[in-house]
Amino acid sequence: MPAQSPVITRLRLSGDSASLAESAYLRIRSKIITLELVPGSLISEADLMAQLNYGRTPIREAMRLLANEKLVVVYPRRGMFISSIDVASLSAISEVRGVLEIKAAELAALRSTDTDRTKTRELIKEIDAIANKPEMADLIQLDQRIHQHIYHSTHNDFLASTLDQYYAHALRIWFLALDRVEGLAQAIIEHRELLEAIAASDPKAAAKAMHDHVEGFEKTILKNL
Amino acid sequence: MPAQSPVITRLRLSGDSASLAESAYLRIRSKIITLELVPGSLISEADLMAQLNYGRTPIREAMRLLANEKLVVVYPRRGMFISSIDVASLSAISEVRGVLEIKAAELAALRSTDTDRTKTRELIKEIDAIANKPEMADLIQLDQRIHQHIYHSTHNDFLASTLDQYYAHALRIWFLALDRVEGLAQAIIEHRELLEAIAASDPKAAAKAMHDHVEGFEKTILKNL
DNA sequence: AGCATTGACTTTGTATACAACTGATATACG
DNA sequence: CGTATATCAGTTGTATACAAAGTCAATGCT
Repeated sequence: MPAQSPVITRLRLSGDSASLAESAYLRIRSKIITLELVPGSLISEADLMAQLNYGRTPIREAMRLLANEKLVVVYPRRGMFISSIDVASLSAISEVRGVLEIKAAELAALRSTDTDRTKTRELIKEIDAIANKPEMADLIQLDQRIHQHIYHSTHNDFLASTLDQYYAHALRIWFLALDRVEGLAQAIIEHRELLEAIAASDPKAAAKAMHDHVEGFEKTILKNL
Repeated sequence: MPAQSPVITRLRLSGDSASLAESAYLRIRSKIITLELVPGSLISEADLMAQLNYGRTPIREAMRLLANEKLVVVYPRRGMFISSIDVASLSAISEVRGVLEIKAAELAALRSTDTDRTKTRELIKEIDAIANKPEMADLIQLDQRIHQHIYHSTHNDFLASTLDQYYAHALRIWFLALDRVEGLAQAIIEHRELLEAIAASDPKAAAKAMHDHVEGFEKTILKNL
C-alpha cells in the first residue's frame, strides 16, 4: 500500500513553508486536542501516514515530541496510545498550570509593552463583541488567543512555551467536558477582568483574576467529567 | 568514513536495555550540561555520530528533544548550535523555576509517603556526611539527587518532568559559574532546612526554604557570571 | 483438555540513500 | 574591476529498507 505517490516526491502546493515534521506535529496535536483522536485509543504510525499522507520520519518525530509532552504514550515495539484523561491527570495538570498561569498574569501586567497593551484592549473588545452570540468554537478560539497573548506578554520564552504545553492539555480536557458545560459566559467575564488588570499594569489584580479563572476551570470540569 | 561497524549491527555489551535514541538523548544532554559541548558552539549530526558511534536516527531524535527543551537551537539546513547562556536566559529560567520549585517543596511536604520520608532523612544524613569534605562533583551529584527526590515526592508526574527540564538548565549554569563559586556550604545548609521541613510535613517552611535557595542560587550566579 | 512451541504478523527501532536547501567560492560577463 | 551567476560542498529534511521484538493464534505434544 503506497501511501505516498512514489514519483512526485515534493509538491508544496500551498505556501506552507514549515517542515513536514513540524506540520505533522501541529496537525496530530490538533487532532488529539479536539478528541478526533480519542483518549486511550491505539494509534499506529501507519495509520497516521495514511491519514496525513506523510512519510514515516515526520510522523515519528512528531510522535516523539507528543510523547515528550505526555499527549501520547509509547510502548516500545508494542504500540502508541493517545494519553487518557482522568481526574488524577486533571488535578496534576491544574496544579502546575495554576502557579504558572498566575505568574504569567503577573508578569504580563508588569512587562507588557505598548504594543502588547494595544492588543490586550483589542481582545477586550472582542470579548464584548462575542458575548452576545456565544458560539462554542469561537469561544474556545478566543480563549486560546487570549492565553497565548498573555504568554507572549510575559516576555519570557521559557514560561511561554511551558505554558503552551500545559494549555494544550487543559484545552483537551475542555473539549472532553464540552457538551455538558454551560458556564462559558462566566469564563468570559473572568477573562475581561483579567485583561483589564493586565492593561492597567496591576499585577496583584491580574494574579487574582487568573487564580479565580483556573480554579473555576478545574471545578467546572470536575463537576462535568 | 563508516562511523559504525557495518557487520555487527547490535551488540549491547552492557546491560543497557534502553533504546539508542534514549541513550543518545541522555548522553548528549549530559555533555551539554557539563559544558563538554560548549554553549554557543556549532554541533553537527555527523560529529555526534562519530562521538557516540550511533546511527543518525537516534542522534536526530535526541537532538529534536533537546531542541524542544531549548538546550540546542536548530537552524534548518544550516546547522545546530548548543544554546548559549546569558543573564536574560538565567533570569527567565529562574523566574519559572522559582515558582515551580516552591510548589514542589510544598507538595512534597504535604504528600510524602513514609518511604519518601525515610529517603528524605537519608539524604539529610548524606548532607551531614559530605559537609566536611566538600568535593565539587559529589556536591553537585547530591544536589541533583535531592532535587529529584523532591520532585518525585510531589507525586505529580507533570510537575516532576517539567522541573526536571528546568533543573537541567540550572545545572548547566551552575557548571558555568563553578570555578568561581565558593558558597556551596551555604547551599548545603539551605538544603538541610528544606529537607527537614519536608520530613516534618511543614509546607510553609518548605516553601520558604526553597524560595531562599532558588533566590540564593540566582544571586550567587549573577555575581559570578 | 492443557500447555508449550512455533511461526506469521504487526509494531516500533535503526541505518542509510537520496532530496532540498544554504552559503561560499569560483567563474563568466559587462 | 564589479556584479551576477553557476557550481560545489556541507547541512539538515525525508523516504524507505531492514532489524528486532512483541502479540497471538495455530499446532502438536503430553
